[in-house]
Amino acid sequence: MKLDSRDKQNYEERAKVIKAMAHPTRLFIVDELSKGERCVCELRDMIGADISTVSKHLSVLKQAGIVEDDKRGLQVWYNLKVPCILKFFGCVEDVLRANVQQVRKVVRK
Amino acid sequence: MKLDSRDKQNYEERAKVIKAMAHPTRLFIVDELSKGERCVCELRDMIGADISTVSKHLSVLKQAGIVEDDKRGLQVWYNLKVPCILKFFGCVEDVLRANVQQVRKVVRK
DNA sequence: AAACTATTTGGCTATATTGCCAATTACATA
DNA sequence: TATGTAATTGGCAATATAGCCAAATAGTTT
Repeated sequence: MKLDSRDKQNYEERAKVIKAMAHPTRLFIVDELSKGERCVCELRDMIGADISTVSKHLSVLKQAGIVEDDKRGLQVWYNLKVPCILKFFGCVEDVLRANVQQVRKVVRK
Repeated sequence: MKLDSRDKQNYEERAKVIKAMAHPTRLFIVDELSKGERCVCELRDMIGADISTVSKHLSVLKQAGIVEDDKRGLQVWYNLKVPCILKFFGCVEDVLRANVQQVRKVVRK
């Protein structure tokens, strides 16, 4: 089956969502938000990067539709909008475990 | 909870796996391999890119531990090593559907 | 209104990714 | 051995991403 331009567009949309998850800091943010609402300054303290950096990561996740924000007073609170994204982690762990096994096998040879 | 260097390393490893999925062509490849083994030339015909480009995408997926290869004669056959990766798609579709709803809501305002 | 705080945005540099072409490698067959 | 085919690798230019600083924005408090 050949990849036509409609399929291509669909894969591009999906890739955009996955790309938003493809960064260690953003994975941490998603993990942290799974425990509950967090404001930008809380996340900045945990991550230890410039607040502008954290804000931009949050903006990437928001653009992708993974988180949503809620401004209350001076602070902006972020929430996980699509908790199913957490299922990623389970499979990613499986992949990593399989990789470790693979390395062991190669070393034994 | 502060992000220490051990956590950081863990998130980096996970991000590497997700990053390997974060490209439209590689998503297509994973989708296609979920139906069964494919050789590089088959994928090249479907994708319509230079074979070196396809080969490099496959190498990214292989490095991440998502696919495995099997050389038989002149051809190299690729297989999906971790089928759970397909679960990504369901959630990604959910995100995309939610995004469409969101756009409708905003337009209505 | 002035000063302060939380966050976002713009701009910049450094680094990573992509995709093509050309060259190389590996295997098959005449 | 010479020729051909499938795939990988190296190299390059174009583009995208990341993270910091500085500046702008939005809301709060004095």
